[in-house]
Amino acid sequence: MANAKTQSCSPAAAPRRPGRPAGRSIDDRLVADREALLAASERLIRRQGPDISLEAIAIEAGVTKPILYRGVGDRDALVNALAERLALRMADHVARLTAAALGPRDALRRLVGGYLDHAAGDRNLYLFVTAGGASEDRVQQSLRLADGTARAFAEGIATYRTARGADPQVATIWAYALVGALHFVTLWWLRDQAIDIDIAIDQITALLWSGVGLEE
Amino acid sequence: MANAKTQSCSPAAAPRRPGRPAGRSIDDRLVADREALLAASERLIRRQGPDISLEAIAIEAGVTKPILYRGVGDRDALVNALAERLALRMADHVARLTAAALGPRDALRRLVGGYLDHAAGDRNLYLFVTAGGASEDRVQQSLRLADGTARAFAEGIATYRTARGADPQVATIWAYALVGALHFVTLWWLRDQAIDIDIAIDQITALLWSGVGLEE
DNA sequence: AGACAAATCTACTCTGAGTAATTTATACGC
DNA sequence: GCGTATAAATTACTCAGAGTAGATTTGTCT
Repeated sequence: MANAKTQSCSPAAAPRRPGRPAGRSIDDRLVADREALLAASERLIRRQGPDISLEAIAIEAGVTKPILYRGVGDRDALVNALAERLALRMADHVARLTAAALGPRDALRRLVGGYLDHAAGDRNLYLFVTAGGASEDRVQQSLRLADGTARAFAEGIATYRTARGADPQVATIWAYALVGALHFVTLWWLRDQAIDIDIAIDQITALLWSGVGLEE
Repeated sequence: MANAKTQSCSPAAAPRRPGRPAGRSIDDRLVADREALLAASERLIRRQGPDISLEAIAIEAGVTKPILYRGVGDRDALVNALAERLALRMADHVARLTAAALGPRDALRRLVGGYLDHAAGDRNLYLFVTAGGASEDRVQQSLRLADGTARAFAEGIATYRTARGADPQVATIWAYALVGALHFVTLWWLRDQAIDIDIAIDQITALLWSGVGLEE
């Protein structure tokens, strides 16, 4: 640390002096920078957990706080951006799984399992994105990830129901209910791990497929 | 304000001078104080919304911050306490509704409607308790209200299934799934209000009762 | 009466979000 | 080529809120 100050022009992690850097103008690099910033955020969150300051993220990305703010916006915007990315990955993951399903019930089971697996496997990022930050809009804050995944689920539901002559109007609200159920079961399982995950998947699949009703 | 300083012994909102107050020792009043503090918290949250500082709550309660901390603990403890109270009220509300149900499906419908009604009617407190604060434990933070309501729901599910010879082991996990579905639908409805609430209740009841499956 | 303990308020520290002020390099007009 | 305006970075700041230590007053016991 005493040394780092002296060799002020070392190539790697030398703390830049203030002032305009040598090189091209910014416009060419903004989008690439943003990508790098988001990637660094994910890296640090995975390593250190969901309680993370923007300053720490900036350091991880090798930039300073104002650069981070220019690239991704405030904390809320960061959570939104990461939520969108995670939603895409989860939807993709689930879509790949369900594509090989043997039928609609098996597709649902794969969906449930895929969601739980992915969330548990990327636990820190999942928690950052679902329970993250203190937005002004508490509702939006809670639905950040849900909006992305619910959209994907709603499509599947609408297709399924349309193909069988059922009313597809319920698709959106059902999708939110589905995501909510999966989310809370995920959290509950992450915390308690009270039962084997495959059993949990079976039980949730049974609920979502057939409902709680036992008659009629 | 200039006046308030002079008449230091006014009965109402006179800013106390420091020092031990005249009166009994603290032990006799701790529980009553705690009740008053929690009530003041709910009052202020209902009036001002879920983004609230502990200092503001202390002022609303007519005490200072250290007293608030002594009475209810830190911010996390406050959210937990309010979550527990709200869960009790909601469970009570729902229980009263379902007691008059015509059958299990009607009971479910009343449960769904009661949950949505209560949450929407106490919107600010509901948001404070479900999306509140930055706990160290993000999982626990998200499940605070859920733990209370899910316990109540699980009992109902277990009873219902046992009475019909079905396995009651699924009660707990199903209860969390149920609460999650209701929670996300509540948030979605609070934000978008895209459809009439009675239609939403019907659609969610249909999903939870019969599931998404259309065959077999 | 005097010393100690209890209960309270004031005033502080600390952390993190977000922004303003400062510093350095490029670009363009003459 | 030189001087000024502008762009792009860093440093250093403000601000708010959580949580706590220290100052201050009153009750209690010898």
